[in-house]
Amino acid sequence: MAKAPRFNKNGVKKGAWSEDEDNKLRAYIQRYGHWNWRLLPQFAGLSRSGKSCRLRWMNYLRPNIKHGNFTKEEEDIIVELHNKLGNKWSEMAAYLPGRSDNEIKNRWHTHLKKRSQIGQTMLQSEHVGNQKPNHDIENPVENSELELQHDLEILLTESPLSSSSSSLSSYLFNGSDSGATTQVTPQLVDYKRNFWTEPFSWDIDSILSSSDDNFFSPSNLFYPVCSQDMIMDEFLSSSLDSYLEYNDPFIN
DNA sequence: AATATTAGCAACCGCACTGTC
DNA sequence: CGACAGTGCGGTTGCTAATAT
Repeated sequence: MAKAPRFNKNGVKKGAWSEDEDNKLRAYIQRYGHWNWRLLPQFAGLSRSGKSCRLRWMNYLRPNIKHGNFTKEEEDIIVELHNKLGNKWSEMAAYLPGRSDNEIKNRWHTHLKKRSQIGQTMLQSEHVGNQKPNHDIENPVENSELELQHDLEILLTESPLSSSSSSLSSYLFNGSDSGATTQVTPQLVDYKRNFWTEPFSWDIDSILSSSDDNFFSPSNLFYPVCSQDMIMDEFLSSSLDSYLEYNDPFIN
């Protein structure tokens, strides 16, 4: 499916990534982070452009990334978000943890665009049912957030999996599972703004010095709740595995 | 069975934005 | 303030697998 591997005149490899290249990139970033994408390939021992490395990491190798098998809820959210945001794939990705902007974009073009067009046609022939809350007209940005939340809540509540979905909705917007309030909290806003753009690295010093036992809890990074011990285990096993299995990228 | 067409998706490309000097 | 480098985003390409003829 991917493009066939080839080299350009500068000796930079293009096309599909091999397993060995994936391993090198993953091992390097897990050990050192991505401090400079342009220089990273040299240090990681890869004949790739920094851009290509970044794309591969963001779309495929990043921890917690999901592939394929979009759920009905995810597809509904994408359709709803597209109605609100247009082709803002990266913003949409912020609402779907584990999904890359590229994957959402592909899903839209291959599956959901047609479905949405059909839905729009049907909607035009019936009166709008769920009236939106009357938000502050002076604050269009906040209104947009609130309307989006409202639409998602309706959408998720009507879903066959509504119990878990509404929890997700309230979790997204309140940072908790209570679902009692409808206020957009800073967690979501910060999460939306920073999740994909902040450099990822296993900052072991921060993990060790943190007094928060749920260092990667949703209130911090919106990662699944897990303890320091779990993080340490994951870090140590992945680093050790990478080191032993793929060897040191500096040596190779 | 062979060929043509379509669907799905990984990866590339070009542009825009931001920060630094 | 302008030039440059680094990064991110959205559109597009091209390869492969699945399906149709």
